Amino acid sequence: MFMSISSRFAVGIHILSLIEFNKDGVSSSEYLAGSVNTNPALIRRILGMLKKAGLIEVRPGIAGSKLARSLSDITLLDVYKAVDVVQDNELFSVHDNPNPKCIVGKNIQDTIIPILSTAQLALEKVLGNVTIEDVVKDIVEKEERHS
Amino acid sequence: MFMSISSRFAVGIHILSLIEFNKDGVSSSEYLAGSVNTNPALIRRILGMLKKAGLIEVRPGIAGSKLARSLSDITLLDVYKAVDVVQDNELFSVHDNPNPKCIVGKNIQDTIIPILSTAQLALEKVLGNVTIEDVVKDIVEKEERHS
DNA sequence: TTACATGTAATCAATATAGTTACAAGTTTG
DNA sequence: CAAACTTGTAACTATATTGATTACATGTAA
Repeated sequence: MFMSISSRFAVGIHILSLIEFNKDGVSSSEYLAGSVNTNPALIRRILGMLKKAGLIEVRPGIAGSKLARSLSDITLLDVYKAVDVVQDNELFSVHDNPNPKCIVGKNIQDTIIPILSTAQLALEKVLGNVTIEDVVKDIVEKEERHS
Repeated sequence: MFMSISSRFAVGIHILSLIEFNKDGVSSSEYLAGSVNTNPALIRRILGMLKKAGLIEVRPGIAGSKLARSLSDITLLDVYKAVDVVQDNELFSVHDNPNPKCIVGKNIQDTIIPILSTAQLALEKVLGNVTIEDVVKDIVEKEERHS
């Protein structure tokens, strides 16, 4: 019915959390793919994005990824920006070329773009207030509750 | 680079504002399309959604649409929901079938879905606080400033 | 040098968007 | 009534993104 924000974001969170849980082991792309349940190449693409954003350390030929920052210093907003799911100020698309001869057509973009931007920023602010540490702690809690 | 929220939303806002500005005239789909700068059939599809949501009144065969509520009683959230750009709780997609044998795979969905939902609701709250009346007033202001 | 891992390009099926054509059904007017 | 016009929709197209997958070059280590 509509196209939502790419699951690369959710997968990115999954990957970072799992690297933490497996910090004493080797988190190869194949290992991570096994938990996410997808293809190692897809995982490597996302790892590349996380690396480029400075969230993890990976090196060609060397198996495994490590977090490049402390858990509490990686927010979901960092991940969201890293995996390129949404561009700044472009979550909403606005029709272009409205008729400039019409008062509405002439002004609609300038009127709604700041509003849509505010909405997007509100969303991003929520993501900025949650860290991977919070996610990891919640997973631990849920796991304890189920056992 | 990525797929953003459909411009149906922006077009819906445009349409409702224009119906207001043209309240003494006849806002046919052709007239509205001229301002949005697109096809009348596309406009009629969106008008159908706005009608179904109770935001406007249109009748087969009779030219023109009218607002079904007062300006200050139509929020951008109403429009956003009317034109079906995003489903409840599904702005973000989450990968399915993560591996249940892994502590992260087993719990990741339950952990992040509420967070993503909170972010989506924060966005929607902003939209709920802006009415078509605000948009219309802002257009009038901008127009006066430019003349 | 063999085995294995990462990095990345290329391809594919499925699906959403925006635009468009076409036409049935309803309404008004001449 | 008939002509002209409008809405309501279905169907189709081109374009673009997603997620998955294959393939392979490059890098590392036993």
